[in-house]
Amino acid sequence: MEMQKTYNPKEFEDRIYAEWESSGYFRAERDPNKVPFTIMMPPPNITGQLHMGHAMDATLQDTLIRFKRMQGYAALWLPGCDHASIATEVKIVEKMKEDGLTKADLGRDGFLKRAWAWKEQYGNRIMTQQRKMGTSCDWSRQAFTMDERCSNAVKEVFVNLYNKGLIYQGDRIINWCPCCKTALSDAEVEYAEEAGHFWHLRYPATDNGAEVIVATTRPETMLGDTAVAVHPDDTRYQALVGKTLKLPLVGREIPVVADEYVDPAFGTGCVKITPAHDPNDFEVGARHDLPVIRVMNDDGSMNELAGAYQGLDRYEARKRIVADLEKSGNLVKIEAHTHNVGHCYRCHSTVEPIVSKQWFVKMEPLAKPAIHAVMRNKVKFVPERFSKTYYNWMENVRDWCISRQLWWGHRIPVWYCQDCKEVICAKDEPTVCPKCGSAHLRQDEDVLDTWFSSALWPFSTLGYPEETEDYKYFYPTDVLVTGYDIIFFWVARMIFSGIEHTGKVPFHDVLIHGIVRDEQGRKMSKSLGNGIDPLEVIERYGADSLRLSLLRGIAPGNDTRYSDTKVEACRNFINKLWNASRFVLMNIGDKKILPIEKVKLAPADKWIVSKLQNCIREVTNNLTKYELGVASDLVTDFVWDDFCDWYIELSKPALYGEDEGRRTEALSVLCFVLENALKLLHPFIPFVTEEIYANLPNTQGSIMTAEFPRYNYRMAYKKEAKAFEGIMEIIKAVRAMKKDADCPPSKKVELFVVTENKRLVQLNKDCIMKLSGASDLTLVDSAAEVEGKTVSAVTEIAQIYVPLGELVDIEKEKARLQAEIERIEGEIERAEGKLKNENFVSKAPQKLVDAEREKVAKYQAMKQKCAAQLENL
RNA sequence: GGAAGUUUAGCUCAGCUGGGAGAGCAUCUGCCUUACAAGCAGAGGGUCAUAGGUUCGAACCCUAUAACUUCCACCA
Repeated sequence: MEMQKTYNPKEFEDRIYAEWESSGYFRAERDPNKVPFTIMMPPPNITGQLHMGHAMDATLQDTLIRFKRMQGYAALWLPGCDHASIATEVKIVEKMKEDGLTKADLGRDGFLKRAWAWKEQYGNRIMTQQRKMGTSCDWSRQAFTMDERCSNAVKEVFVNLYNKGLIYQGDRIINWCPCCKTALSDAEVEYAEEAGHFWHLRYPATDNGAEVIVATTRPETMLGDTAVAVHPDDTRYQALVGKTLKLPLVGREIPVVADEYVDPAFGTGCVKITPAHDPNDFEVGARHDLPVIRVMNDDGSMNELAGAYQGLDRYEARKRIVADLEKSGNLVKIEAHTHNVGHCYRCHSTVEPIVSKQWFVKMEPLAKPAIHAVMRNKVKFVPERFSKTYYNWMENVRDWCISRQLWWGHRIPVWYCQDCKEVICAKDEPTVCPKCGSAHLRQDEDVLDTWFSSALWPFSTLGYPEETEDYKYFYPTDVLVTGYDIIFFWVARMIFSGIEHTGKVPFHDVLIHGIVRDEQGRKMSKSLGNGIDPLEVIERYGADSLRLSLLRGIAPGNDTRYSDTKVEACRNFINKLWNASRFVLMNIGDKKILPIEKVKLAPADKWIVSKLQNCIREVTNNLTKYELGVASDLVTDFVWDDFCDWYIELSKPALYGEDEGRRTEALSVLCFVLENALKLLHPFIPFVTEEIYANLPNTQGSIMTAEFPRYNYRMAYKKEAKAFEGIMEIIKAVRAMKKDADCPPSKKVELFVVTENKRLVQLNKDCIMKLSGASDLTLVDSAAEVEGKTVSAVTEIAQIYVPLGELVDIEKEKARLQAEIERIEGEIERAEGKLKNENFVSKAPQKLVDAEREKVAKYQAMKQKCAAQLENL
């Protein structure tokens, strides 16, 4: 097949993906002779569209899974979607609003019907988009958090936790979103600094005319005040403790209580206590047995207990209450005050702490083993520092509020007997009450927090609680790849859930990556409108370029910036690879190629083969350590610098020469190195490597199924490679000399070389001439044999003389040599300085000391030669 | 209030267990050298935030300081 002159990913990416998918290569087979390697894809929301975060996730995981698959593991990358309870419901409700419909209009069943239709419509969109990235996941195992399998696991887990007493129902302070009208977990609240006010209110005592001043940021909650608290040691208020106050506007008598919670140094030292609307007050209230008066409705309006303010929205009520307090003389002052306000992570409304009856997971017994698992390295965070983030959260975690007043999600598997009030928790819907036999049962209206099901993802997708073959073979999984932003939401919860329900950690490593920012370093966000669409980038540059740009130079856990320039640079690299391949293939034509073991290797061949071995070893090591940034840099540098810029040029004399045997050898080496380079690159840039691989002679099947290159010490050729670098030094020296003398590169020059390595130079004569632009190369014993004006250079193994006639400027030459001598003297001084340091000689490793000694000898020899040449001028 | 991260070339960032500072982009110079101008060759450019310390030796380890960023907590 003819390769185009320029790399054009559009011509093959979609075609290749389709071929892969239909070939079944993505499908993981349980093979008793193989070691499993499993990655669970963090399930994107069904409502989601592919964004740069997904692109990063996908690239990292796909690179790892392809690497492992090529290494011979039974590699499973399991994809799927999350029903995203609250996020999806919010979107559906928005959409319904456009049609003039509300949830109430449709009713629960009608709404769910709509939701499933939505899921059918959009649920696969993001999975289709994922394919554009080249993701090699096992679509045959694709899961959904609300499919039968996952739902079964959710019910199993809920019932188990309930029976163990780890799930309970209770009236507690929770975060309430008045907009979504549901409870939220602590993790689902985002705090932001806001400019607000501090209202100082006067509460008079009932009898003796005394009064206290309290301050609040939410004056409307005063309607629910049931006490004022002071610190027990606060002498100012000791006389008041036990007395009562008359709550303004309401007229209720409320006690003054003493509680350690109050900080006497803050404000007036008096705190109004509203147990129903503040978590701390709730605690104080519990300690003092205070009534809990909830004055707000679920939608954020004031309820019947708010008296005259009933029906008003919370902010309207606030205004009115402040005004009324002012009128009655109970408003002392208003201060400007910035404070942190909690917002719903989905709709960004201000959340209200409200007392409410909800379901909770008791965290302490679950957190303990989860902390130990990380401490004992059963789960390792990469980079390690994220384990601190994890500990910090796990050690202080409060009970997890898991019930949501939504319809889209896993319905809580609890039924209430309408007759005897029995609470029945069961996987399957009971027909009659086991206690009284009544058939009047009503299921709990609420659904579960969406993260409750995601927490089970690593095993629910494999069939848990059934001991399926997949579960037995692939679980626990190996590495979880995700961003640091969902460590609490998801990673931590998977760890404790895995341990609790399967007795095993759900994965061994957690690779944390940073977020992809925009060119100016800002977070990509809808509101800023600075998001970059990966699909659009793929459209312009191809998926391989995008993938590579997301990998090059990244470090685990660190953020990175997207830039077109970077993608372009990667596209250019791929174009380079493309053309290098084209060069190799054009030269091979239909000629025979020898297996590498049969090739008599020339010095340059040994050099590139040696470099390749080194590259194989380093890339493998770094991929194994999850250093994908380093690994991708190593392999691209190898291909561009070593292979393209050096070896391809070095191969040309042989390719274009008369010696047919030599030509075959060079072609064989080119082909061998290219094939290995493609395999090394395949996990990073799968499409283009597949496309080229198909054109290579002696390859069959997909590169996906090829074996990842293995380091072969027999091909290390360390000494030979080192020796060949002496030849490269000569070439570089000649190029620099010509440049210095303003000699055009195209102008061929004659070279005269003095060296003790005559054999090596002679052997590589053609290469030196070709790469340095020389017409001839003569070995001489001394400069005296060279006629005419020359420029000269000294390398470690040779002195080189180039007669350039009129182009030679004696003064410039002298200056150049003088500068070179000075540079060398500097080197000598440095090395000698080290060696003069007795501590260095005695304490540093012998190898380093010897190396310094060798340097001194080497540079002194070079200095002498330079000096001699300067003398000649 | 607590914790973490960042600070390296003009810009964006690598630099893994301490042993002579790297890449890409940008800049300068010269080249359309039969794979590639999405290219080739050559070059310039850095008291590795600051101040101490440990060490024969520090971008790297320790201690302070500064600036920026993020997460957690939430004194009403």
